[in-house]
Amino acid sequence: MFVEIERKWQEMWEKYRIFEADPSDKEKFFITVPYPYLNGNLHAGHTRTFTIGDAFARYMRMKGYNVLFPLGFHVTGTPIIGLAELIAKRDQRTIDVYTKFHDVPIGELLKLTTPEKIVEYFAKEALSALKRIGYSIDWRRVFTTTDEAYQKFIEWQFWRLKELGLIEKGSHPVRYCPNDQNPVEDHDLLLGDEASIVEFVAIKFRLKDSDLIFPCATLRAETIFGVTNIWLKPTKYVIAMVDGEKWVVSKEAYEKLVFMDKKVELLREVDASEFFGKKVIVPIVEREVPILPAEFVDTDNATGVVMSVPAHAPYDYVALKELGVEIEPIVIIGTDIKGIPAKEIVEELGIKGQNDPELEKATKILYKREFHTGIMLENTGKFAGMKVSEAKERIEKELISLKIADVFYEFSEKPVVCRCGTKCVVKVVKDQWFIRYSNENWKRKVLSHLEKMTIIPEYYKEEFRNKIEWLKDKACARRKGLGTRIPWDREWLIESLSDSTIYMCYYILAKYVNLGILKPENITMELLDYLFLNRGSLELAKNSGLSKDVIRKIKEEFEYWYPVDLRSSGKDLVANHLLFYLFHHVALFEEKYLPRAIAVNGYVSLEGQKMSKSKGPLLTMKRALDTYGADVTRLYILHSAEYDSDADWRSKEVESFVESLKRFFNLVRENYTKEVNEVTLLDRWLISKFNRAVKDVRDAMDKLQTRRAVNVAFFEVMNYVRWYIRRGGKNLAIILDDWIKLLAPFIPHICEELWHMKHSSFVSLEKYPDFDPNKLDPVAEKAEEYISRLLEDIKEVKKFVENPRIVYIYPAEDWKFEALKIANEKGLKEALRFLSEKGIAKEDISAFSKKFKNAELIPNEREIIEQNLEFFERELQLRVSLDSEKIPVDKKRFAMPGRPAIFVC
RNA sequence: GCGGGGGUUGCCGAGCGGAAAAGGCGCAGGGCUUAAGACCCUGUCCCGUAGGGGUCCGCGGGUUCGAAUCCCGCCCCCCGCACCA
Repeated sequence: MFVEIERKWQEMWEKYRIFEADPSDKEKFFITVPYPYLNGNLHAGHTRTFTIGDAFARYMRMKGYNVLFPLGFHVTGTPIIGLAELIAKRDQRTIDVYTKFHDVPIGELLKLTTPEKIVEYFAKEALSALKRIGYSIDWRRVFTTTDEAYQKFIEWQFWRLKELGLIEKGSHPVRYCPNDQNPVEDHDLLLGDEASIVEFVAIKFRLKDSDLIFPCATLRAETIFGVTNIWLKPTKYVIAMVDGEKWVVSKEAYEKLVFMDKKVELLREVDASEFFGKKVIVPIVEREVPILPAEFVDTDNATGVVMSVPAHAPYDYVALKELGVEIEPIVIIGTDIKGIPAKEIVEELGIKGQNDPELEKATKILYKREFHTGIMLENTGKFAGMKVSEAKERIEKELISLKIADVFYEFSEKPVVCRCGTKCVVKVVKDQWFIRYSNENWKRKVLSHLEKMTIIPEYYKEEFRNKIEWLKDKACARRKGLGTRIPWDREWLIESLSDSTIYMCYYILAKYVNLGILKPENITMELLDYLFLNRGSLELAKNSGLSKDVIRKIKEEFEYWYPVDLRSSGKDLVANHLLFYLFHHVALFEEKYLPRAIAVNGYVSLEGQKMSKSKGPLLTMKRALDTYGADVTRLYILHSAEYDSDADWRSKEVESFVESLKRFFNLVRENYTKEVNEVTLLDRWLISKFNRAVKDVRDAMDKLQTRRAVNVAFFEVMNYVRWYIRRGGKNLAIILDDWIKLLAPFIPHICEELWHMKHSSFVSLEKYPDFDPNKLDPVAEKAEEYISRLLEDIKEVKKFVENPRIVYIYPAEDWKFEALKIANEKGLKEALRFLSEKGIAKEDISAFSKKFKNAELIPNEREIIEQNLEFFERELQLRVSLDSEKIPVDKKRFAMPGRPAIFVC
């Protein structure tokens, strides 16, 4: 329906370049949304984030700001390469998803066998969709992250971070597939995508009179003081050289150790039974304890060697009891549990043996209790009196720093299996480049800047605070993928979340790059230092080969646009990109260039189902546009949900939006050019109500509440208009200029089309309607409220009369008005005195006192009714009479100001 | 487990100290129409032959003249916990 209109105005906007933004005298507003990643078509999720951004950009533009709204494309990373490989392999699943959900024709799809072709194809598709939905983007600034110029920019950024000491080498644990020889992500996994990496502490117990080490894996290092023995499963173990020590560990543990950044060498297999009864020495405590067999030991969990703390570990307690060995548990933690804690809980739960599944529960309960409320007892040396939660951390640190213990990584859940079918391991990656987000100083600066920012919705500020505190060092280099090489270590590629942190300032460069003024070779360290950091000098920047004039111009442009006033983004980016965005800005830029505001929006599901790029279902932006058109899609998605709450796309609802928009379009078209006659009370009511709506809409938009804004601007105003027409209003045109403008940020094409029926300017550049208190008309509003209330009352009464033909209306007598006034001002008592002095009958006075609280002073009631007799008769299909003679006295008595007596017969 | 958000009338979703509680969707009835659609109106917790009454906002208590809205306890749901865009 609106296809032609939409195309027409998109062409006009482009032709007149109205969204191309350059520095001017006006106040600027720089808004960005995250550039999309091009491993598929844009979908409803992008549609939501981007449409919110666009509506706001348009709103701010109409509020008089010089608005810059740019967009580029993200192609860095592995998924695009992965996709190219899958297509080249003709992977059936991929072909299905991309033909069925991404709407790529099979013929086209099969050609996309290299990353370059994929980027080219999806960039073209994205650009076309983004234009067809009518975003007010300055397209002169588009780029992709593999552009040579962009890579120069990224290299500069990394050099500067390194110079600040924020990039360093380190090692860290990852989930790893030994077969693929690659770290695995959630979507690479067949099983275990819920598993996280847990740090066990492996405490080294030396065998008495030997150099053999038994590394006992535990999550409760503080219980070392209560160790009475250690456990081995009665099965085969191995002896291995680990960093120069002879360790006895399970076979599985040995395989894992190989990946853990240790020098590991297998010496020989050994049977656990060889050790049973022998003694090991508990470190720190220096106590000799025996090695005993236990079936509950899981050789596939950590080292497969376990220390036994029967007083605090239900498993140990039960196993010892079953074994029948005379060992006294050593209580080392005090809580409100009396006696031996493990014993108490085992008995309480009625646990039968070491294979009882309830043991797991018992362990958890006890752990929680002791961790949160426990105090270390006097038999724990210097830790005595300390809270368990604190002691645990201190002991772990101490043991590790004294080399009495090592960290042993293990999955929290098992098994973890790669898509290729191989069991995954925890691998410690060495010599990896890290961004040191854990740097306290850095964090403090980010936190302090956060306090000055606007975060929408505001409770996300707390979320950001927590995430900033929690953020750890991040590996920023990869072996595989598209992207920029680390300039000082070219074997590594900069990871994709790390290269998209401060690119908003690249939009300023991109314009000059696209104009051919700025070439990759011009983008030197000195130039960028000068442009973005106010470092060096114009002279040094000139070494880039650019003229002073050009450099000055770019610099001015940066100074003008920066900082970013609003970054509007999906909530999935809070814990990563948005954090990095803040960190990197804070690290590199001066205070005045730091981000001002962040807004977060929720997801979009499809008929109640989660969307998935790689599995479906998926609604592409293009498909939405083909089916419903740009304005319908925009209006619907803006109205679908507010802030971070998730939206559900339902085609049935969207279809009804099509109808709503048609109705709006026709209504305006039929009334817009009509001449406005003399302004009536009803007209003033419309103006008044509309003015309130304007206030609401602006208020909502200022808080980025697009749902509320659309609700008021479109649906509520529509309801006023309905009532207005029903009431016989003839001058709808009096609000139409403003209504069109009010809706222009949301449905710009239709508004542009309608606007041009009367004007030759672009409504997109018009001034947004302003709230004007002088246009409020309480008298008119009261009158309309009175009419609709009266109408409802009569209808209500009418229901109870068969064959109703006539309604008599009897407005309250004058003395009631006077009495009500007195009651309102001086209280009921005064009013009643006035009435009795006036000689009003007792029954009437009593009726008044009962009813006065829901009465209201409406000016000229009788007149209002008289002037609207026709309206009432038409609506009620009754004759309306003001003849008071026909109304029974007992009904007249209850007539009150604002609520006339009515009698239907 | 930790952190953030949330449970409202058939559904989505406003409201956050005084309304059976905005708006949208759905459903039902009526009008218009040759008819379907669209459009317009009405109803959509229960009761009611006079504009009325009753019961409601996860559960249980409390504060208050008055609570969906404030306080306490409990239950349930969603999201994040990364090296992946």
